[in-house]
Amino acid sequence: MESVKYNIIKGSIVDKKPTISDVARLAGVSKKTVSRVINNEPNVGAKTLSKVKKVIEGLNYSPNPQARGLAFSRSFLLAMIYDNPNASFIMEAMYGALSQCRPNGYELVVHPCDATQANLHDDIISFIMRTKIDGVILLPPLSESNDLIIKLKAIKCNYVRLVSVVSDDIAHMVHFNDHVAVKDIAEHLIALGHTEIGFIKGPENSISAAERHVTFRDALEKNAVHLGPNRIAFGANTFQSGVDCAVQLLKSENPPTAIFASNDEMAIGVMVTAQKMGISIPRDLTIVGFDDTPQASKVWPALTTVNLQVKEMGKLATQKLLALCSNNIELAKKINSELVPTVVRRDTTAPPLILGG
Amino acid sequence: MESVKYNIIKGSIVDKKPTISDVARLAGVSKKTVSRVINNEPNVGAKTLSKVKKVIEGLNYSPNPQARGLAFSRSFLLAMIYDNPNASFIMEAMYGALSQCRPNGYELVVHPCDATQANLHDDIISFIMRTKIDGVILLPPLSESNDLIIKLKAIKCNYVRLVSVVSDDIAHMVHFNDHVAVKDIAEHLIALGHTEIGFIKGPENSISAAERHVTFRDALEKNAVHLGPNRIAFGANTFQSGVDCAVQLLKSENPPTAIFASNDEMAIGVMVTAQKMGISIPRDLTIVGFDDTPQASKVWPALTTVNLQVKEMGKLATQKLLALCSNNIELAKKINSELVPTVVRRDTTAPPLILGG
DNA sequence: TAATAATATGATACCGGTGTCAATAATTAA
DNA sequence: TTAATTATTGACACCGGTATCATATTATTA
Repeated sequence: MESVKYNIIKGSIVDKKPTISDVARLAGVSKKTVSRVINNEPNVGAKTLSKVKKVIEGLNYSPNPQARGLAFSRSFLLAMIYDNPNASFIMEAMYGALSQCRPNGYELVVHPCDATQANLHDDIISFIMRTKIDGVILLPPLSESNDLIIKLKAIKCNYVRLVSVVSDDIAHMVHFNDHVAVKDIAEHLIALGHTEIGFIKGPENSISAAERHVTFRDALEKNAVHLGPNRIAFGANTFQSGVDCAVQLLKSENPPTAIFASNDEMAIGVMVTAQKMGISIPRDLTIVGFDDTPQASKVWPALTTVNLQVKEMGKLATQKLLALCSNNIELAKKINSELVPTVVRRDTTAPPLILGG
Repeated sequence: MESVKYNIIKGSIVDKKPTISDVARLAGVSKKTVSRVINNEPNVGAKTLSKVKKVIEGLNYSPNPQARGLAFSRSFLLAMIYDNPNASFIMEAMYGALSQCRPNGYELVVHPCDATQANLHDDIISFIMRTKIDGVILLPPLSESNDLIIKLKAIKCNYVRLVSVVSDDIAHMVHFNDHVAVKDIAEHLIALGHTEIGFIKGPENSISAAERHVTFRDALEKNAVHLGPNRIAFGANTFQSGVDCAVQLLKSENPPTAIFASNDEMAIGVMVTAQKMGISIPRDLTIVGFDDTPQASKVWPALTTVNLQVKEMGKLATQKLLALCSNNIELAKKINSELVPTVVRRDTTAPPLILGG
């Protein structure tokens, strides 16, 4: 009948990918029994099991994902959906996610989208329905939208969000507790002796930006340092907005001796601006970022910042998502959903030049 | 019979995704006729066509990709395969690729891999066979491996490579002509008056690194500037290797007044090192990078570098790949396969301090 | 107008898996 | 030892599309 030389790995000619029928025939069993073996179903005799496994091995057989998907009404595809412009954050999350996808027979589809687009959420929903994606991982800031979550629930789509604020059932969420990190930063700055401290807030519509602001303000307040309105600049998480905010803060009447920017991009914008103005870092100005992007260690001086463990988050989120895809909600709940970011002290923090007064 | 309230977009209840049979029944035609409409096949009556289209529209129907894939023996999936650590390069290429995938009903799967892994190529092949990916886009440096290409051809997998050296049929390749760019840089440095020029080469096993080296050397030679062995450092495209190479070049007996690094990461490593050593940029040292990563404009001073138009490359590669997937090799050949990178002059280049002597 | 060709449509098998349920084999209980 | 269970296995329909080929319709030609 048909040739059986399928195995390319071992160097022979490629003929055609073997099907379940080929395996069944060669093992002398029915397709269904092979299917049982593939899916680790119970009630397969020991002899049959080993025989089928041997044939699968010999043929280098792997089931056709389209056929399997059709029968199971699944796609074995997960999607990573994001509107975050920060390449390294996304790549890290992807690596973490892929580490879990591969061993479980899932593939990862990328779906960047434009946050400014009008019917963004409906487009995402239609993407999921069209492709029959089994589950999605939502990256911030998109993950903060409850409107989108409602729509995902309406179509019964499995999802896990990466967020900085507890905002959902723990089965559907991995969050980085930036309260702790932001408090650490505040205390670090105060320990160094800073009292004139500036803050660059993230985008207006971001929940986490607001959270960071409140946490930072309160932590300073607890140490009798006041974060006045002239010490707060409003950024957009971009390099350019960091530049603009730096100009605003540093050219003010009473410039701060330390600035905490809500992300690294803006912090680097501050650094560049300060250096252009002849301000030496960290001698004249202490700067702290947030995210620990690769650039943070590749600027001079190296930026003190906060590491979010994004890769680990991607990994945990995917573990949860795969559990949800198997309807194992209990397992999804059991998987750790809180990561504590850590302050990475590098070379942009130092005591203020003039202590006391 | 079944309910017909499928349309979630318009706000109604989700019941179940409509199938081709639903459309057929409601339009009063056979499944096959609906299939004809979906696939833009000829020989469908005008009346039938509009009727079917209307039902599809009304039901918000989209075909099940798994079923379609099974019947067509396709997956409607493309993969982007890379072992490049540079996040922004990959993301740019992805954006370009996605701009073509979406309108054509394809999705993009990410497949990073570890270049140091022993059976890397076989793993890639097995990944493609397992998932039935329709075609792959190969990013450098992986794209330079002819061994992998041979294996891809053996399994008849469609592919397009992003490369810096013409190395394949133009149907399978988009290349950035860095000869021109490297020559431009050489001439730019010479025009500024530099004669003591250093070069940081890319990884040893990289074909494009070797090409850049030769092109740069020859371009200098043509202007009577010699690139001596003590002016060449061997990097690995990483920040740290840039640091190491900078130390080597700048602490040598007769340090160069200008350094051309084969990529931005290394160039930034040079910048940081120089600044640490108290060398002012560009007054004391001119630096040029290659790639125009986002960081290049976010360091101080902003880095002069070469923009590769990666997004456009991703786009063209995907157009070619989709053409190949439709067996339209002629079309794949017609699509532009050469991009000329451009030098982006920023603030790290200036004439050498002491002219003449 | 009849014969012929071209266009339009549907019936049925098939893509490669899985679910259901009945049939058979192996165990256990009586 | 036989009946009652339980474990193993396969036949067949089905998932939602597409290909093939026969049939029905319409247009063209003689």
